[in-house]
Amino acid sequence: MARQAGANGETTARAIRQESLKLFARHGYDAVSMRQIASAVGVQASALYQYFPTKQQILVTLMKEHMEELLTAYAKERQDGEMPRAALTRFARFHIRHHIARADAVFISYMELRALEPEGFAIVEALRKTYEGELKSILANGAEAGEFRLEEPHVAAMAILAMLTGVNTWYRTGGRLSREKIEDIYQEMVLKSVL
Amino acid sequence: MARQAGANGETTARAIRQESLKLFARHGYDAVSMRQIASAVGVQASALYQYFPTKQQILVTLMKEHMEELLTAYAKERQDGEMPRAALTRFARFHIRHHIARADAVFISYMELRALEPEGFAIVEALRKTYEGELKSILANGAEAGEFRLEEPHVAAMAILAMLTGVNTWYRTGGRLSREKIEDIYQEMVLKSVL
DNA sequence: GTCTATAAGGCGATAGAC
DNA sequence: GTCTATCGCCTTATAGAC
Repeated sequence: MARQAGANGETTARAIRQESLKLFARHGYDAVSMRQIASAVGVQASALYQYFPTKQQILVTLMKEHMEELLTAYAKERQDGEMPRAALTRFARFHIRHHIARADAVFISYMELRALEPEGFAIVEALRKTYEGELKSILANGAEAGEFRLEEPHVAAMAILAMLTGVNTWYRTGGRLSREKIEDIYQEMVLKSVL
Repeated sequence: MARQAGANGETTARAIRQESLKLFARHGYDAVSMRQIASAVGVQASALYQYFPTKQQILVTLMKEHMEELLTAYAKERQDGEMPRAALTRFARFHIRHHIARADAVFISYMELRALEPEGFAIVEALRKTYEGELKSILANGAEAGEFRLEEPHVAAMAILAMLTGVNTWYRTGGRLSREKIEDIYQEMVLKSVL
């Protein structure tokens, strides 16, 4: 997939993001070399350094943008003032829908946390905690209102997030079950688990 | 941690397993070199090849032994003829208890599947499917007996396993909640999710 | 914006001494 | 059972030409 003669920087920059995402997801950050990324993009390895100062910075950028997109998308989805059950149902369906559409980015964001150097880790971790906080506040509100039966909102939130995100370990596009059916099943299990 | 003068092969073999487990869990298989493992054990890199023919074989051995230990432990735990709710409760408590006591091995077994070459992958995958099958059959029996309300035993099994295994992402020994309390919370959420 | 060439060093694995 | 020394290759990153 060699670059076109008239290729410009913007095209190359986007290609680097795209191919790195695919390669990191498939082989892992440490197993992928700058030469492999360059080859997938269609340039020499040295050309990558026009766009990212280090390999680490490619990873940080991918993870940071993934988390920011998640937070932006949920901010649009959320309906303030909704009752706890409706809010939890909406969260579960949103999480499944958003995550199965971004399998590579989700995979990287969970698996490559340990490959982040301290600076990048702090940034990504803060964004992740913000998202977890959205679910925790739904659960705490529901418990306080007597709608949910749970003693530990933090544990319940971690359990629910793990259950929902786990869909990506087995879901494949074009499988037997539709995306909506899968949302139905998970949303129902999540809601029942806290009633 | 240099080897003692009187060290024998058995001691070294065990040390290689132990130190590889810690290093792979902390940094990832690809990020760890044979020299690092050797240094942690207290020998030169070339000495490792007396015990494992390749770095890949160290990984395969660790993952295979982890899965076999899991299946053996569950076979001892299981009570044949138990009612579905009791069996599911027992499974959930067992899974939590077994997994939080083996954080490094569990982490490696989920994160480094992609680092396995086809031969090792097939072995480990078969063991993993056997364990998944134990939970699936509890759920299918419960659904058939009218004790559980679920349409898709496979999806429910994957959702429950993801929820339970997720405990390892936040649990730390000596935290605020006891292991028993955590088992209580997860067991209850799991059971409610399929009622 | 991309190339070729290269620096400086780490990698897995092996040979042969003790 | 472990060592030193080494092979051949790959790595991230940079210098300088076009």
